[in-house]
Amino acid sequence: MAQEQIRAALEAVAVQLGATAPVVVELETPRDKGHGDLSTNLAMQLAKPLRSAPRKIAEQIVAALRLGPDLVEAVEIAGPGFINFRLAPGQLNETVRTILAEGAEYGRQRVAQPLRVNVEFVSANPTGPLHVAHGRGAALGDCVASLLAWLGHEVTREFYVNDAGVQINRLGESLWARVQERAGREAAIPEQGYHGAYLLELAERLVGERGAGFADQPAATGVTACRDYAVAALKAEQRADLEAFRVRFDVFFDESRLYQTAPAGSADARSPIDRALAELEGHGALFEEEGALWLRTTAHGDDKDRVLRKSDGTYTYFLPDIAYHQDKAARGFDRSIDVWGADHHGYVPRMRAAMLALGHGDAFFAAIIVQLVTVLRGGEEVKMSKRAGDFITLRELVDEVGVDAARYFFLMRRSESPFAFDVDLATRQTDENPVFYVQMAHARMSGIFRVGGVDAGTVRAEGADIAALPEAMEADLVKTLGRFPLVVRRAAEALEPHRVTTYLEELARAAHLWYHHCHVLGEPAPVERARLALARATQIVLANGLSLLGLGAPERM
RNA sequence: GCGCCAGUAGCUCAGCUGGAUAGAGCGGCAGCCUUCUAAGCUGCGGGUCGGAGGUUCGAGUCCUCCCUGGCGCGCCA
Repeated sequence: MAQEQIRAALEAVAVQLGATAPVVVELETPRDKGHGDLSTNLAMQLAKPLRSAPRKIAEQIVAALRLGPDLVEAVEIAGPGFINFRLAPGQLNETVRTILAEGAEYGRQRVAQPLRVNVEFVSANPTGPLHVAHGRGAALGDCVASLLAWLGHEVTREFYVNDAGVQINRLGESLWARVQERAGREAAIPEQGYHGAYLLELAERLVGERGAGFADQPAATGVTACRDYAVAALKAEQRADLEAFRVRFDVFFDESRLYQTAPAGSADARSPIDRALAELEGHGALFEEEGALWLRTTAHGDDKDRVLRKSDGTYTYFLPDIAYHQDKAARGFDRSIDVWGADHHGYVPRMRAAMLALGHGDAFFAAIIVQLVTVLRGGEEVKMSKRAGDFITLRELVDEVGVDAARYFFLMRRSESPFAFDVDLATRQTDENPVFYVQMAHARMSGIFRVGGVDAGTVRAEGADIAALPEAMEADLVKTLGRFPLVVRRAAEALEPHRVTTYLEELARAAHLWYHHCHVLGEPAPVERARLALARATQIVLANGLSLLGLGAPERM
């Protein structure tokens, strides 16, 4: 790629001028087309270390640069010391040739050091159906995982199941209460229990399967049976909903595993919890006070130290969480990226502190915080209350707007921004709806091949002179296409899928513009040939971008 | 009271990890269909980047303080 060649040349010249060896050359595409195709602020960066004026350094750099005329057409110094490069027209052909040659692989790359990355997301308690906020986390986690995979990292999608603890018992008690109600007895849903209508349905099913006598057993065994039944049923339902949302997990990790010891004869029979405690002890991170066992998280930036084992001898939820992350490290992951809801953001500092206390590097743990989702229908916010079991489920949303629109909408905003999901907009089949706008651009490219009777897969760049095409917007389109790999890389590094949707909308705009002004079929042979190649390249990049987001690329709409 | 996130055009939001004259969509106004999808395209208006200081060649972006909104601050999960 032209960019890498220029970067390498600049690095060499910088060292030659006396810059200390590892020079990081920033090369960006300027906003203003008048500033060329690529631009670097290198001279300004070197002004201080070299104790010289930026423009003077820029002149020295330009004088020493040796770039072939087939690569760069012009080099200019501008403003306070920018060096602007205008690429040779032949580079347009090079870009299209690369896209057509790589096809569905275009945009995928191979980082120098691939890592094993665990992306943990959704991780909803099996105490109810998934709701819209889970959908946002699901789309986001899935796409972050895809982005990292596109860079060449080895990615595992993981769902942590809180199948132990107080909430699960309350679920069992809640279902048992519904079963009792059904049998005509007085029964109350426990304090902080689950009131949703879905437990009524579960009670119906449970009694149907086990017989009317089920309600007559002692409460102790009844609650246990209800608990196991509800957890199994809700887990299955959640997985089915995710599957319908095109999210597939590699691993469902049960919290209960953390309490289990290894089979006799294992090298280390301790449970993950006990092992984590021992490791924290080994790092000198624990202390006892007032009968409780504490982790000194303040040593790593937390506000206050945190209790791991209460004075009554039971563990806080924090310890299994630490053990879980330690288990990820033990399974060989270099990074753990956790997608959490906004209501958990307060736990980020303590988890980071725990990981640092265990000797992990700063890069091991990262949390992506997903802000709240509200739903707009008819311009009005739909009221939701999780406590009352009154909320819009992911399933309902997907049924209403479709998988493509739901995924796209969840991905198109930065995760830290609160998001109002406008279901009317998502179902609208007009240009106001960005997902239709982008998919339509792909359908239009496909339409050219369909109408022309051309098999898109057979289009080749060889002999197609894109650089000779008459309209300026054609070169702009190619340059936009050429930015795709960089967009993927930046989005992956920042863990921000919305950069891809923003880019796709920009690309779609360029594609619609071009489609409208530049006719393909029936043009003079050289023009038709070049434009078929350009349409094919555009179709490929749109399809790759949509596929990265987990969306379909329709041939017609 | 403390912490985290947000505050950019009438509305919804981008802004490439500090770059050049802050962008897009929608809405508003004015245009464009014998041509591969008008589900589209073109043009015009529209801004004290919440406020005040600071850092430097250069700040929407980094630091400090303040204002507004959301979320969170337990030996609960």
